[in-house]
Amino acid sequence: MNRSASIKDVANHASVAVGTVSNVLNYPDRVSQRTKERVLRAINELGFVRNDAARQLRAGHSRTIGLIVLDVGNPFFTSVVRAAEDAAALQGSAVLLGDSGHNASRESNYIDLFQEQRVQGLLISPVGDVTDRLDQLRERGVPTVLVDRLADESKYSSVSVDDDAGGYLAARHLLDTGRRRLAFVGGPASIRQVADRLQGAQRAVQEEPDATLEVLDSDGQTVLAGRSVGNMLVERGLADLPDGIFCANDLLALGVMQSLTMTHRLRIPEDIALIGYDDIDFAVSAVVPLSSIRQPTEALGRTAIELLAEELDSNTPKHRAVIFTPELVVRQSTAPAKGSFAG
Amino acid sequence: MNRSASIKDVANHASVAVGTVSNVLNYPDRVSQRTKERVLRAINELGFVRNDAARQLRAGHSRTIGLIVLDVGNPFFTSVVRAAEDAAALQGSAVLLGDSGHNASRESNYIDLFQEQRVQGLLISPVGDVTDRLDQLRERGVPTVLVDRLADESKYSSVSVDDDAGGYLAARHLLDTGRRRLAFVGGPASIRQVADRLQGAQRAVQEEPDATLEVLDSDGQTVLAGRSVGNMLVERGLADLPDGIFCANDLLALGVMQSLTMTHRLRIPEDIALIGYDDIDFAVSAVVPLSSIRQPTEALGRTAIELLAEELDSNTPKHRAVIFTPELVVRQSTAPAKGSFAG
DNA sequence: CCCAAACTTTGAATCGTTTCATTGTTACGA
DNA sequence: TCGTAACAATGAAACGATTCAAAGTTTGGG
Repeated sequence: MNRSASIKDVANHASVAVGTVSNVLNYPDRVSQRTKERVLRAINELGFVRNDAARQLRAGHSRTIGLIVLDVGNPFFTSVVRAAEDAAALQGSAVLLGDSGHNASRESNYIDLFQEQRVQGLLISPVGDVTDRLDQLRERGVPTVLVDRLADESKYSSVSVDDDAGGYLAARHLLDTGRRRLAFVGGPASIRQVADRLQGAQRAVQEEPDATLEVLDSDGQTVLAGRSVGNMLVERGLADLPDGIFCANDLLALGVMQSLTMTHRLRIPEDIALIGYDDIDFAVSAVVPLSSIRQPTEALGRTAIELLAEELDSNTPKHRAVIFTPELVVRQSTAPAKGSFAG
Repeated sequence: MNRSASIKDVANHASVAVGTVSNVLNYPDRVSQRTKERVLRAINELGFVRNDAARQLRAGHSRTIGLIVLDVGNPFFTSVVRAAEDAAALQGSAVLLGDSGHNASRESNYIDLFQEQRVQGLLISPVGDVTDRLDQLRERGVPTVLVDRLADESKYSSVSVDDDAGGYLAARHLLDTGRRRLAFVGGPASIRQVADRLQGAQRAVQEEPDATLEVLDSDGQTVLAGRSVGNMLVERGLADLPDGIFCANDLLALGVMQSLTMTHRLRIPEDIALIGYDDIDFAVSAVVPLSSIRQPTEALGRTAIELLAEELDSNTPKHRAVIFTPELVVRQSTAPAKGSFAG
């Protein structure tokens, strides 16, 4: 329960001034070898650890960056977080992580907390309408970078992924491997991501005169929802089946796969090709390894930190919106139908 | 880029003393209604936000708790973290989260960081041998609670889950539903959790004179590892199959399920019953919904915070080791074999 | 109208670090 | 030996909040 040693204790113990101890810690070159050794010995003997609160107070700001995500349990964000932490560590900052859980009031609490902590900047995947709060922060010199959301470049920097391009990639791949009767399976079209992926897919299909794209609405984005879409498809009649299915996420795709292969004895990829989105861990270990679209989550996290650093360095209020293109991951579930390879 | 308002600015703006502003914030009852209103108006007009570094410096400690986990991507820890955050919020503390990623040096960095932040206490799932560091922290009045690891009660409090009991539960359930030729599938026996779960299973099997338990080593704890164990089993001969399989985690179980049902056309639960461990999200949406053992992660997180609070309140160095018992979750994969229900 | 008790308000001191103008020391060429 | 440039060390001031003894004000009984 002893109060821990302060820089003053170290100074006394080493018979030097406090300023010298501070110099040993921050500008070792300004201090003579002899003195440095004496001070370091004292630090060790007393087990001195810097008090960050005092540093911060003096500096006027912390060396932390706030990061608020929608759901830490979601592998997409987990990966973004990890990349952001690593990138921040490289430039000597730590990341304070907040999980809003899609809840506007939790989000608001975290903004309050981070503001009290005087974070250098904020990365956020917003839930509610926080533009007022963010504007206010910006006025006080706390820049914000939006994550996984495209922002008005005149106001914020942002990093996001081009879902339209992802949708195009997926559909184009089905077409390239010889499929022509495509289906898109996606949750409520009101979700921007879903709508964009569909739009990209439509763009690809329009490039092939003989190709069609049917849209199947799913009830959510879960394995179970995918399974019921699969069942519905088969019950409708085998003659009427698509030969390539693109699901708006991997969980849906896994559900469709379960339904088609287990319950209905269809073969993937021979009878129907299947591709998902997100490339979750389970995609590779599905019964038939699932092709998917991988989002560059590491690049998102890293770039978000870099954009923030740019804003901190320059004093001109210049923002950038960086948009990443996702990547096609080919696995067995979309292997070419024999003899009809169009590549 | 304006320096943000300080309590002194607020005091000037409201024409009161700084102490009064502080009282408005911390002891509103001590201040008259009129003054309070004036101060609150000033706070609003200036957009004043408390500087936490200054509070902390004065208080001598922060209102944060450090939490270091082995892997935030692991749903087990994600859930523990969330529960800990909620419990901490209730008592007015925030949680600083660190992900060691099973890496001793990252772990050590986080301990350093948290020490500089003067966290009130530390919750940790240790990777390396950190007992020296933790002892040192304790001497300085920073208590530690070990998470998911049983600790010497004379030194630390801890929260953990009884894996032996979990293994017993799983095996007992297979026996109760009429199975007698059991198999245990588990990664390297050097992992404590695996060894304990096996031991519990053996205990259950010994209660039934006519039951046997065979141990199958798996190469890791993944879906793929499970699949190859499944293949191996079948190739060995159908006559020689177990009628109940207990896997040391759900991923293994899902792999075994894939192998048995897809590749070898065996029926679960009719031909073989299957139970996993951890109750991950995927267990419920497997082709055959998977029975499993659920660990009380919320209770772990909440209790860890409570134990820490106990240590902070009392000044006597009294520790407690709380051990939770996991819970059986019955799904279709272990439905009773017809006519042989032993219940 | 006075006095004491209860209630408000004040502002200097404090927490631990960094900064920086000042002072002290050393080395070396003239 | 002196002067000065380069290098080292010093310690008071500042950061912003909280605390608390002291001073100021109000209230109500006598």
